[in-house]
Amino acid sequence: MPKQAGFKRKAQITKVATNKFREKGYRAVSMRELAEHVGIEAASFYNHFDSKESILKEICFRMGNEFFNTINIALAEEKKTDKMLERAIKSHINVITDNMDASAVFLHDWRYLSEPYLSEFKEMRRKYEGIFRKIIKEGMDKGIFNKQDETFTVLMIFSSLNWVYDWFDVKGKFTAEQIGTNISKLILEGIRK
Amino acid sequence: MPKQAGFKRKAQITKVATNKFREKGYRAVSMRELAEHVGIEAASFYNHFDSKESILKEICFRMGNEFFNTINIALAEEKKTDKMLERAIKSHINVITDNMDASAVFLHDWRYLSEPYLSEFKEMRRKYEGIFRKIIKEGMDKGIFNKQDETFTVLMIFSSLNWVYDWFDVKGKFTAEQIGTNISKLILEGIRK
DNA sequence: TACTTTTGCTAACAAATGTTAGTATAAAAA
DNA sequence: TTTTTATACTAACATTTGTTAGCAAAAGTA
Repeated sequence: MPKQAGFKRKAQITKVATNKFREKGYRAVSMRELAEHVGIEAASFYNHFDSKESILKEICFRMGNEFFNTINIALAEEKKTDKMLERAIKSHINVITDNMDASAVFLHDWRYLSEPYLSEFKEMRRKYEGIFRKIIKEGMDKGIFNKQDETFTVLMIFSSLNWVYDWFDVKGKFTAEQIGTNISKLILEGIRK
Repeated sequence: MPKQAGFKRKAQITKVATNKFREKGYRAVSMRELAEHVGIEAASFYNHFDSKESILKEICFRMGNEFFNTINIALAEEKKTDKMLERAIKSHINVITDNMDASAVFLHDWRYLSEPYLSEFKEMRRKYEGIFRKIIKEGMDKGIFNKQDETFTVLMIFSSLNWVYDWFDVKGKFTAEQIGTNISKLILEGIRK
């Protein structure tokens, strides 16, 4: 079958791959399995992507950009430190809940990238974490957050955010907005009354 | 080479496998690669294990038991709800920091178990989470914890605990004990002053 | 000592892997 | 219309995969 007008094979491949990678893990998904779900032969992928890894690459870096873009918008024009943290947290959670499959791939399968993309990816992530670190540090310096090792606090925050993809249920009782609000509150106030 | 007295091949295999699985992920580690690190041929594994999966099985279920045993000891004779939560958290973190590689495998690679072990594993994990859920619920009922969906709170707590293996550095500036204390405090009190 | 068990080896297997070569045809551009 | 480009196909490739068969020798047991 030849080109079909009005539908983008490449986007479809990325979507299917994202879904399958999330479901089984990058290494456990074969090109032939992917092909079957897309509705083409495995060899036909190579008209759209250089390699299996380049599909992964696209998913990981697209998500990276998504996290950056969203948080930049969220933080613009907000000056109060605690509000900034809240916005950053909500932004992060929104990106995850809006891209559940891709988030899982982003968080798990990046390690199968080869150099130099692996280093590039890590650097990107480091920068993103830096946004949070800066807010936390500012809050501690101003005395509105408890003084603690800031790296520790940032890691702890990411830890609690980065499993959202694992248990957030789109049809469940919470909206992404509520999840964001609740997690922000838990992080800021703790669970003790 | 024949049997060598005084050293346990099976234990060595488990150890090497745990380390490699953690490093690269279960699916990305081949029997031949494992063999090279153990110092035997790939075929020789089958004198000690039925299959590659049975190595994974052993790691996952041994860790499961470890979590249960440790938390049971930690909770014995403690009656105050908030102290119980603190102890549960510290217990969980101690198991992770004492078994960094195995924890990563336990948390990531369990999904490559096949039935019926997959279901058995999930059930085990569900029971373990139930211990935390019960404490949280008790605390909410007594009014010492903020009222919230308890499943949500439990997931959030696990989320922040289960990434410890990813960033805890044995030689770093914090001991496992300090990590436990800090995380407990963050969960209970939040970061805001 | 003689016998059994354990643990290792080499060789090979069938299946699955990512990928390339060569070709055909529909869509797009000229 | 003719030409070019994009996208699909079939067939095959070289590796790598987990695993088995058959055999040898050390360790354990009698």
